[in-house]
Amino acid sequence: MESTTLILRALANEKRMKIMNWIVDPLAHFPKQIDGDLIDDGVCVGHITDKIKLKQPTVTSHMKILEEAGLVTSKKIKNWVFYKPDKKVLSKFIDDLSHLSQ
Amino acid sequence: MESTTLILRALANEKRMKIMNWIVDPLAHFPKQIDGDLIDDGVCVGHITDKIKLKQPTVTSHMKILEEAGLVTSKKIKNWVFYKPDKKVLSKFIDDLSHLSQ
DNA sequence: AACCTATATAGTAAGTTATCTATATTGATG
DNA sequence: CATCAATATAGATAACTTACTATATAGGTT
Repeated sequence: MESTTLILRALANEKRMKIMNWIVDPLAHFPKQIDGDLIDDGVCVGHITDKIKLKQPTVTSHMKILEEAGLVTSKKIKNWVFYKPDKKVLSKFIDDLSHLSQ
Repeated sequence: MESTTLILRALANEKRMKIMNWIVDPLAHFPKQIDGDLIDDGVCVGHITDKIKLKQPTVTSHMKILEEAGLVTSKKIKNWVFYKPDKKVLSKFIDDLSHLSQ
């Protein structure tokens, strides 16, 4: 599938969009973490699960969809997995879309 | 549903994205029409159907999804229906998205 | 009025998505 | 090494999406 379409499908879900909005500004939306820096490493699945009020496997599945679209990257530290946005992918995506309005 | 999500869902389909890309630059993608100006009135369902190679009811359904998302407006002339993009909605949408990459 | 043409609607089948529960895995720690 | 905590995987199900065919409707045109 085309990369823009993959991203659009990933974002075309209110729960995933919420998560993206949260993790692009993690300091504003999540508590400080003991392991894993909110900015440098990202936000752990547990915190996202608490905030979005879905079950953990459901969140894991949403995060995989965001990751497969390239919107986030993940890093494992101990037994946490931290997700953070890939701003480069995001800005290219928005750039690609913008021809529609010109 | 939130308006951004409605738009994302409408665009998260390769066929509809193709159609949008075509109708934002109709002169480049469609033949001149006898009734209905490509720019002022939009592109008729028949021309889109020919180009996308889907059946007419399928195209009508895709166009309704784009219209319900606010991405296009429609105008009936005789027994044609012409669709053209709503550039204002498109640019607001892109604007709303862009905070993700900042 | 009958007919033709463009689009709309109805109904359906196949595929995909979103969510859950139950369980497995992985890695740290007492 | 047994246990606990965090995440992953499997499997089920309900809802939604995409496409089709068949048919209806609406408006010109002969």
